[in-house]
Amino acid sequence: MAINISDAFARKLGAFVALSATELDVLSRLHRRRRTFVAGRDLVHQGQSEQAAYILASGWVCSYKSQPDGSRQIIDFQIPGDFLGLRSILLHTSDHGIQPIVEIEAAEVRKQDLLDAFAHTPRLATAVLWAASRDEAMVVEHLVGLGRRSAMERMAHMLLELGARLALVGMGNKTGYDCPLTQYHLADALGLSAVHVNRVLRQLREEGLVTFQGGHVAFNDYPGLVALAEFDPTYLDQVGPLLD
Amino acid sequence: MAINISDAFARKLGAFVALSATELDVLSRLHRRRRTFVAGRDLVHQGQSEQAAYILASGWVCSYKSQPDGSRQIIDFQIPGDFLGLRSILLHTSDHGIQPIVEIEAAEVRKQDLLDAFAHTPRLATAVLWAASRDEAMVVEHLVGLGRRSAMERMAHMLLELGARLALVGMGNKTGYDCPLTQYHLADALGLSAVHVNRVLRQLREEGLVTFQGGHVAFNDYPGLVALAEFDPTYLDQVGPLLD
DNA sequence: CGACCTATTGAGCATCTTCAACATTCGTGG
DNA sequence: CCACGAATGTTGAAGATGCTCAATAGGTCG
Repeated sequence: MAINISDAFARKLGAFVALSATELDVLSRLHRRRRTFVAGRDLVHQGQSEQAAYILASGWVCSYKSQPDGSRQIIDFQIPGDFLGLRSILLHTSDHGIQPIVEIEAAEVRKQDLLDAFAHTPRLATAVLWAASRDEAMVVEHLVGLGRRSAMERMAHMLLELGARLALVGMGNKTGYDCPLTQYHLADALGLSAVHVNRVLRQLREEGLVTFQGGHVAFNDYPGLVALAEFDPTYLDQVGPLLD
Repeated sequence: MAINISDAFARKLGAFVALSATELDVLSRLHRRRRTFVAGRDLVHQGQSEQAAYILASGWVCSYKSQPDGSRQIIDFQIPGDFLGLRSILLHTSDHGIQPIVEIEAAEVRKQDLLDAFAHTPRLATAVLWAASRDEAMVVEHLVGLGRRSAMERMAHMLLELGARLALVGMGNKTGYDCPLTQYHLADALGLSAVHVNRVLRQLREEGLVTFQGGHVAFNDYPGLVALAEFDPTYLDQVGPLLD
């Protein structure tokens, strides 16, 4: 049961850092305070003071920042195994909102429990900080995409990155994955209009590269897509932290 | 002398966290390994393994990521008092390059020295981590700009943000600041062509908002510029970490 | 059924890019 | 001290990319 929930997180960390039985145990104990959240209602509100962080067990979530003019920019999507709100546990306010895209299950992690876990199993602390740095690298890569890639390239890159991340937790492979995002989500993430997202998706489909339909992404020509996006997964694959 | 070098860094941290004499002393000791770097030659290379980090004492620096097609995207600019390469000290590779824009002075910080300083003065560790989180918040804000703001708004926002950051270390105020950036730097940071940067700057000048000329930024209508950019410096001004 | 959310497509338009030419500044060597 | 070249800044014109507005269709859920 607990094993089931902690699966994705442990699997992700374990892909880069060998975790001992003790560490896995501490990890699973962090998952006890399990909760369910409905789609659309924010977990963390922009500007709010927040003590708790979460480990996402199932479902998808997005972090976003709302603009005064009403538009919003999605910073990143989070998938099972991802840590939510780590920064707002270290600091004490959140500069962005966190919203479930579908109904999700997440384990609430109290600030004190996390700090205790870190104190007792330093390797775990290093692993989590490594994961946080990887998240930051993804944000940077996203920024590069918005600044220097065309709409087609951005879309291809995003679909590939999500695929690579999902593959790490056993929820996808090079043929495709299930994806609950709407075209509006993609638009808000990629800095495009929803209309243009639709056209881009059509073109990618007509060129036989990817199909995004009915909640499923199907890679029809994986190498072709990688070439179009100039997708270099180095920033995801980085070796784990030095664990002397 | 050491006081002089550590000035900007201590001043920045001190603006948010009250530092004791002991902490200031530890801080100044971190600045001993002072070095000079010429403009244009990278301090840290993209993809390189790097042990050392730096505290920038004078001059400007940019972090950037090069694309396979030759274009580059500047992630952020660093100014005196900023920490360089903190992530590459925690992990062990850098996913981006760091390049001096002018000749700079920086204090090299060895991994071990930093960890020692953190161990002896935890408040200092918290303060530095707070600074790192603030940097991340700036990257996020930059991402939002690229995704959801027009060229004019982006430019206005960037010039205002730099002004606010410089003011924190006593190098600028609401009337303006000295700025060594070329229009190419701005283009690479804002995701625009250099040509368009030139037009945008002209328009901002003609509308009496800012003047960017001869290495100097002059705010001609600060409130007007803030309104245009919808500049909300909350993400820079955040209160310091909880230092219980 | 009706309301609402999501997806789709067309037409016209704004923003920003590219290409090209030219001006200006600045450092360097003659 | 001047001449030259390189880097930076400036401007015009043409074109591409992506946006807005608008209309329509399918799907889901109460």
